[in-house]
Amino acid sequence: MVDPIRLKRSFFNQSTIKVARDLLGARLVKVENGERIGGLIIEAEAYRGETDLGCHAKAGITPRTKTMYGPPGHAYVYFTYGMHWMLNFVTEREGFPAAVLIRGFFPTEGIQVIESRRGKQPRRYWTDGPAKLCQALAIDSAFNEYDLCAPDSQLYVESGDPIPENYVTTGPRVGFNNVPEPWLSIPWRFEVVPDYYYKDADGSA
DNA sequence: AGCACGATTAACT
DNA sequence: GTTAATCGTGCTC
Repeated sequence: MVDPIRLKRSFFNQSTIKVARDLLGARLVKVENGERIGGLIIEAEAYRGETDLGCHAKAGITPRTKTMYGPPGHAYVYFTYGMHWMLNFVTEREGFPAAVLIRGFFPTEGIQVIESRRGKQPRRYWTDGPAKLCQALAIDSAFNEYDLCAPDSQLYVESGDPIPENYVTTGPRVGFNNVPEPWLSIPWRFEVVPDYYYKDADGSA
């Protein structure tokens, strides 16, 4: 276990697919009033370019998508289904729209805060979805375009123990309704096997 | 100005 | 397995 290092902009300025894969096992941290809240990333998806018809950037630059065209290492936060926020990290060079959707993490810090926001559900289900983890971390539009790599950033990612290849599953991105092939099935979803961190069915360990 | 739909979730049958 | 909740976004008229 090496000492954690905050991921730099150069990490996010790589192939979106590689960033999504390598974010598994990394530590997502939000600081609230000096307290660290977060955990280890267990699921992520890559969205890459205007040609990716599953990516919002298929519409080109719009008020919503302009964040993805900005520099890497910033948050892209958007609202959907009339009630849910989604957290993404902008990747690749400025001018090229791409991002990684964070779909789940295993809580390790700020458990009491997370429980106060997600405690109606069993622990196993506190942060196992993209909208759930935004609830747990109280992330909303205020964090759109937020710089994860600024020296004083209160939302960032730290390096973690890498996940061995045999504990990672890949597959199609989820939640699409009207997305054509090959984008519907392209395996740009990465997930750590369910029992890698969670030891009990209810997530208590 | 109006419309269809969504990178989801929780509560039902 | 099915469905309501709930509103910003992007597209069409």
